[in-house]
Amino acid sequence: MVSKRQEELLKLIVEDYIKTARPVGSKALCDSMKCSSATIRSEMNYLEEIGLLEKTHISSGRVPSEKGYRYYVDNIMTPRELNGEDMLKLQTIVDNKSLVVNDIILKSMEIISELTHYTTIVLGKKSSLNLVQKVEVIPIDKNNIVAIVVTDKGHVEHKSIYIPGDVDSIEIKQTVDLINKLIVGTSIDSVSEVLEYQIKPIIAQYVKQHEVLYNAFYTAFSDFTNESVRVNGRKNILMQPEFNDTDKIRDIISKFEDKEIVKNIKEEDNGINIYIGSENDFDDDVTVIKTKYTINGEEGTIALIGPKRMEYERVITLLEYIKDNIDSR
Amino acid sequence: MVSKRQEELLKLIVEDYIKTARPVGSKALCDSMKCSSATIRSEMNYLEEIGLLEKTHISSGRVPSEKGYRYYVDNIMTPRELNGEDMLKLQTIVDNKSLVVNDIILKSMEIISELTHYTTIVLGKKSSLNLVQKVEVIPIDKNNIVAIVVTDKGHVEHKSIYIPGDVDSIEIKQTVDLINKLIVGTSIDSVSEVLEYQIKPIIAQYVKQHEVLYNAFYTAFSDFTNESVRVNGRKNILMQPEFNDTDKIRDIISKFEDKEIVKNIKEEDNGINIYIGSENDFDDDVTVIKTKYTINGEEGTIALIGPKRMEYERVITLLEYIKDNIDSR
DNA sequence: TTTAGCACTTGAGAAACAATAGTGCTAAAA
DNA sequence: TTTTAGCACTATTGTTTCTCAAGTGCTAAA
Repeated sequence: MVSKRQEELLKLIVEDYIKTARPVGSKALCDSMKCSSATIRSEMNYLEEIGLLEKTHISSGRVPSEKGYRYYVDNIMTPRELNGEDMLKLQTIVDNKSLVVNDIILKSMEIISELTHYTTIVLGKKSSLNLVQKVEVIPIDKNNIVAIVVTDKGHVEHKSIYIPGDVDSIEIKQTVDLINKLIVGTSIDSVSEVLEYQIKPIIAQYVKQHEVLYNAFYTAFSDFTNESVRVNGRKNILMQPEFNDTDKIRDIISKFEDKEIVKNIKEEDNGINIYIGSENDFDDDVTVIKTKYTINGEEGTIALIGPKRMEYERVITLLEYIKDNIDSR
Repeated sequence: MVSKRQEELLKLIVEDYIKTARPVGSKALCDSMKCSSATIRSEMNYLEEIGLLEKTHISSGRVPSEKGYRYYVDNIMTPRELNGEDMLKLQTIVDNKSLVVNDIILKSMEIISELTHYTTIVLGKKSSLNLVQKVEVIPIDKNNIVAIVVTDKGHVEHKSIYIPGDVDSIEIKQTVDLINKLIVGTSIDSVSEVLEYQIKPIIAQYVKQHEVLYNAFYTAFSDFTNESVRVNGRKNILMQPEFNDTDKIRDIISKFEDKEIVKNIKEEDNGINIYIGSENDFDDDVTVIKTKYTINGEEGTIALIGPKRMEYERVITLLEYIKDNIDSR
């Protein structure tokens, strides 16, 4: 069991460590705890025994353990009001009615990265909820056309397609008409199947250059389902004292490049979730906070990556503010 | 004046240093130079006097100076044939006829970054050569429309536009018709002027919510002229031994984030240009190699950033290969 | 239960030292 | 005149040793 006083002590240690990044000694807390350093030491000892605190070496001050942060996040911290300055900066984005939600998310996370000095990620994915509403083809010149696909949710994707010189423009028109007839209303996830099993056999019969045309459209559509990744403020996390080591920095920058890893941060749960240290797949020295959003049939994840020694209360408040705003649109 | 033998010596030193990243001593070159270390030392001395070599400290081996690299690049190195493996990897991209040039550039530079372990940048800019060919509006629901703009060169830009609830859909239609009538054929750079000075006054007369509509379209079109930046392999440059220092790493990663700096690498000259150390605005410890491309009215810059100690011959050959391919399209 | 006092531990930084890799110079050899 | 061998000299790098400061754990008294 953890007493009230021990909780208070843990709170002070976590918050001091968040500020200073230095192990916290018993003397420094005498004032706040209104008791002697010896008393604090014995309480610290207990908190260490039950795994909430750690020492960096035998005679160092204490540092919160992963479990300690977890306890702090789950039981001690209380999300506050949005602080005035943070509020101000975000409001101008969030309240800008002429911005599309998608841009609001991108911009907001950019701002949050600046405000907090942590790294933020926006991971967007065109969801299968989107149904193809219209395919349009605009000829550019003899060998190039632009194909535009619009979904019922307002997503647009376009793709320039190179058509070798010996394809008849009438055949292109025919193919597009066919695509439009068969593909409208299909979920974007199944477009490639429809293309392969319904459209390919038909054009194979009456279009001479069917191979070429099929390939061109196939690559165009497969691009459509691509995920988008945006990382803001890579440098911020490097500035943290825990990354005062070239190898660690190299490691984390590599992780940001590795598309797989970044995509792995996709959140499935709907709340704001906190993954401390080994709880995330990213790096044992960081905390990742993520939440999922769904808007206009596009679903995605916004995430914030900072040191475990993170300003949890502030960050949570910021993310909640954004999330509420997105959801209420 | 630099004698034949001194040039040979400089070549050996540069190439050895490129490989090993360690100052080159006189003994190590006896074999290749077929003379004693003392002779080499006196030649090194001369090369140092005229500023082509440097010492890191009084009793260290020699390192090429900035001027030394410049001399090497201008007078000594000879671009080679593309090496087999490099060739193979690039060809599959470059020869893929169904890829658009733009994607070929992006992909190629990604590959080059992997092959060389340097960082590459692709900077694209929609050029004023593009004329608006068609504006299309697709209604999504009561409050959202998607506007699509296609240029004669095949560029497509789309933008979701939020329309407040109290705007009449007929008024939207009227506005779009007007835009289409007045804006087609305009260069994309002047679209915003046409919008402001020709279209705004007209809709102000007969469209009730003209302010709202105007603003929506204005922001949509202004996005159209945005530049795009793509950076590949940030981590690569960090792995170089010259970046064995946290502050240096932090500095260069910050530079990659700073949009201004990255945009500053835009190249105006048409050739393949080499900026060694202080010759570039990026960082004194790196060399930036850039070249401009223009394709379908879009102009841009491809750049490669590596240590000054760079495999110049190989890199130049690679970039020339890409450039030739783009230009001959 | 709390506190004062003290012995003890560790990391970080400074100083001292040796080993190494290289130079510059001089005088002899080619 | 050019090249080379030999030698004294000098930073750098890594290692060891030492001291200092910060903080702990334990014990005995309040």
